[in-house]
Amino acid sequence: MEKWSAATIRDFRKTLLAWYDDEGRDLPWRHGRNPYHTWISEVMLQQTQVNTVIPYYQNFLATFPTVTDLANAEEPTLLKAWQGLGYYSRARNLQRAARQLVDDYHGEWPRTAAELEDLVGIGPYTASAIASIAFDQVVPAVDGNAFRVFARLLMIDDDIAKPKTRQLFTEIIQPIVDPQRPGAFNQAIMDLGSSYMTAKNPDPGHSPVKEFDASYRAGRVLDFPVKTKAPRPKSMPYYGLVIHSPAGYLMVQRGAQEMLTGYWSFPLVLQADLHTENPDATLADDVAEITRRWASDYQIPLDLAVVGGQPVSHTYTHQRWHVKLLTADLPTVPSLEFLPGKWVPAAEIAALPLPKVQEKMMARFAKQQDLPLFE
DNA sequence: CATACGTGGTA
DNA sequence: TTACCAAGTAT
Repeated sequence: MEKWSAATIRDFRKTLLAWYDDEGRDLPWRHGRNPYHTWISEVMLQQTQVNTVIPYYQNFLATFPTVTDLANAEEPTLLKAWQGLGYYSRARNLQRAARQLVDDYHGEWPRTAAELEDLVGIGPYTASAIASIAFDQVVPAVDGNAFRVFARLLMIDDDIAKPKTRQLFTEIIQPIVDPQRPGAFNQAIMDLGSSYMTAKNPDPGHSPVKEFDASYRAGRVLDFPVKTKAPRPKSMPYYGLVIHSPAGYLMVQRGAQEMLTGYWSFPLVLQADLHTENPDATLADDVAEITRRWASDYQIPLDLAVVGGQPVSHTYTHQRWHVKLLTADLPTVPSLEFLPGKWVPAAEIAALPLPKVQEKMMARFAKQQDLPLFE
């Protein structure tokens, strides 16, 4: 691993910031220095690419212009504004933190990374990003870009998948951050990481800091950073129930203890929950069991038919869902006294906050039934 | 510390 | 299709 002298550090800052001033990206959240704007952009950018974020950022600020607007927002409005961005707890945590700011901080922003971390949804990276960009605190914002850039520049071979490694990088980068322009320094590293120093197709030979790049000199750019691979997603067979009555389609809201919390979908039944004692159950067995349960648990009689085609598949970071659609068309409207759902006319479904898998189920159902889409 | 948590893009 | 990547955090 490389060590830089004080002179090298000064030289690096100068080279990096000159490039950033000349070639840094003009992004919507880089206009002005509003901590609310920085905060929203940083949370949206967690595990999400810039091009995806831009339209969401514009719409979000138009919908919730201030911390107070966000604190007072209706949850469905909030979830709808976040629909499609993923990692939906970010949206709910954003509102919780907005309420912390209003209630506990009386709208006065904490200005240091250590204090910002007390806000829910703000971890070490986001706290440092806000503190440096909005309040000029001299701290490194250690995200995936910083890991990748400095792992290569200094040939650091610690595994960045290990939580402990963050501390090492923070200590290494801290003395390199430009004390005059910490926010610009951190954003310059991000721009470097998403241009000349990408994970898969880097162009280190044209990087503005190639003279400082030990991995490039060694011809080993792609050996850094070191990162252990994630396990493959677990396969999860589901049944998706498309239940229609004269009042519309039956929709249920995802609960606080499950993923996609607060979003709406057709009722989903995990195949593994049906026959814990019979791993050899057939499709007919599963349909019979679902019918039995809906009659006894919800007092709703179903005459289920199998919807043709391959199961709807949807992959998450840790799960791969395969959803077989079943449908029932009821002649009258059953009471939902025993089931936490609601009947929604086809044309009104799209107004609900919906996860991607629900959009896929609707598209598949419409196609198989030769229906117009749910709009 | 390891795992849960979404979606879209690329090879 | 599979695998992996993209400005991480909470538990």
